[in-house]
Amino acid sequence: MRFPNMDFTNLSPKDAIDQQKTLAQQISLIDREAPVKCIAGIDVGFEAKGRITRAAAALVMLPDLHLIDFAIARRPTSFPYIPGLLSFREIPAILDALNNLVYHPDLLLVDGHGIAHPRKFGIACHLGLVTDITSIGVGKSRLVGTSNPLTEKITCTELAYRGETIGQVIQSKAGTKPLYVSPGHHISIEKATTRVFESLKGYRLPEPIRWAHRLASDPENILLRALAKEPQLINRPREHVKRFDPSEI
DNA sequence: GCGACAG
DNA sequence: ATCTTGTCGC
Repeated sequence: MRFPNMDFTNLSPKDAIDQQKTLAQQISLIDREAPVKCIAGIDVGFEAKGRITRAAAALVMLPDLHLIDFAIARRPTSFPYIPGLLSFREIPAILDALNNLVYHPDLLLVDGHGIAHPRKFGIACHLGLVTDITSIGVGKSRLVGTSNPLTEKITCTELAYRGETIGQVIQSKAGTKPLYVSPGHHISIEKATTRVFESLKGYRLPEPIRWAHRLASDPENILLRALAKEPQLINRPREHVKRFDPSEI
């Protein structure tokens, strides 16, 4: 599948907020019946003092969560970091990365929030809507909402905002900071939490996101080159390894 | 007006 | 997010 190329260079923060308000109405929290086998982890990192945005997509297969495909993409950073407008900064590069994948994911696990957002339209919602792939937001810290403290017995609790439940706060691993799970698109809060729990493998972050995180924050392409040599990985993204050429700007 | 504020 | 070595704790 081919995902659209996007660019928010000339979009003002005000217009970005207007778009979120409009697009948020198209988000569905109804679970899709389609079976989920391939889960893609999505994350973004930065190079050259933030001038270059580097997105990574790592695809794992259930139920073993083994890596089967991956891709990265780099492009000039074209939107500032503004809390609440993260998707406009990271989505363009993410779509490039998704276009470099060999397989089509059934589900997207995004590093960042879904509806646990001021306008219920975090990056997971935006990405899910643009790709029409079921998506879940997995935040490492809180953007909005309140919740009761987690304990040894309580490993999951509601995240509330403006009188409604917008997600769940979960203890993905003992002794670590909790994770904030919220629906992106085509999934309920309950199912989203279940999906995140079944994507864990002993670490704080879900396996798909762990891989994506390592690939996105690997400026020297150490891991990338190592993976390119793995015969188990059918995908050989050699062309994806080439460094971004500044002269192409 | 004063804080809070994903990555 | 990124810049960065050692270091406190399970």
